[in-house]
Amino acid sequence: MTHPRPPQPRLRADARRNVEGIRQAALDVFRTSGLTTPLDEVAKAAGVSKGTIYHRFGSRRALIDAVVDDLVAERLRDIIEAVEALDDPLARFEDYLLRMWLLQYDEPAANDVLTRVLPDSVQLTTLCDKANRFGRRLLEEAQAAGAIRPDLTPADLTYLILERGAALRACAGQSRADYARRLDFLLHGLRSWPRPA
Amino acid sequence: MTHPRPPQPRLRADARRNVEGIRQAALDVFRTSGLTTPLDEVAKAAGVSKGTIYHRFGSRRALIDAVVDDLVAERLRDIIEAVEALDDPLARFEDYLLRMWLLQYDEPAANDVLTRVLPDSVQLTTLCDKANRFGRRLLEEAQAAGAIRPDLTPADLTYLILERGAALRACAGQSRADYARRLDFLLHGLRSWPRPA
DNA sequence: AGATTACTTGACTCCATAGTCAAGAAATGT
DNA sequence: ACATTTCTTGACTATGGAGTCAAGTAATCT
Repeated sequence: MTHPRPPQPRLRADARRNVEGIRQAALDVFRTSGLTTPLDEVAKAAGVSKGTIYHRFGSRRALIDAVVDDLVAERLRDIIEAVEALDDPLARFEDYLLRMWLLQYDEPAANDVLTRVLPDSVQLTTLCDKANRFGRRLLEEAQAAGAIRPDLTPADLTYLILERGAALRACAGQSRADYARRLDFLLHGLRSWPRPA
Repeated sequence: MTHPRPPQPRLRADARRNVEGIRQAALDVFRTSGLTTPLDEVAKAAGVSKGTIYHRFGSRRALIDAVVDDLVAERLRDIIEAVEALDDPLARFEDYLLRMWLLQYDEPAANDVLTRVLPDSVQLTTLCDKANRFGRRLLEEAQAAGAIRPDLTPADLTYLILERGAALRACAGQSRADYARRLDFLLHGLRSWPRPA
């Protein structure tokens, strides 16, 4: 509850160093272990005490907000960009889902964001909404083209992502290849009915 | 670490009453809230102190073992029986999966058992293995009949159950109807390729 | 260099849950 | 009805993580 950083015109040198160090440490630690990692580990990685994190950032949530963009936003942008480059509505929709699901596998932190395993924050909500809206558009288009089952709803799409996150957290050990193979089953189930691969 | 009950020839009257009361309370509490509910709640429901539970049963795991059969075994037997009554291999396989998935929705405790969210115990392991073996048999038969994708492995089948458990725990609010509708997507994805409903 | 102010620290509180145990309560045997 | 034995209790310890704060340390200003 000290200074969440807006009023101070300039931090002292050591404080500036620490803010940066903590950000980097948080990036590292969260990237590899997800957003639920205890702050003590971030502190240790930054060579700083837990108290310092709280003084510099104010709360766990604020620290997450400070790194979530670097952690996830770019990945989402990449996905959107890659998908936009495709033409076929079915390919666009399936590629989108597949890339999201693989992102969830590859980056525990991204998974935590997409599945909201954490105190809500404006940043996070904005990110999720953005991805959601994009996905819904793709869904509509694929359905309009008759490629995806018409009874698949936008809410179902959200669930497909949420569930994957929970599934991943629960079944940790699976290889990426197995994981991807299983995703294929899921995609098949969403296609409009008789249609060659 | 007192007496896990085998040596004593006969408990005192109040102890016998309590054992039964605790079992009933555990059944109730676990049934509605899953096997991860704190033992204090079972104690409260039984009108007994937590210490008594430990004295009578020895550990959390032992208490679970003492009720898991009543909690789950019969449901599994029902499923197996209902499925055995069917003829078509595809119908058998899909009915089995669907019933398992709905059991997971209907009974949090059964879900906890099937997904092993708890200290391993012989009882539990036995139950899971039994269901697993049955499912694998159905899978083989459905694949032999050409009704289910040949690249679906027994391990995949296990994952389908495990994942559903995690998904359920994570996405609590969904209605049974929505849940069932989504299961249909999953089933579709497992079918051998061009085949009418 | 000394005074001032900003910053850091780690020991502390708080919460929730598993599991334990000495002391008191209650059933049983005679 | 009392001695004996069994049982119950609730306060206690332990664990692990979030968040706080008084006291000590170090940058900065003059």
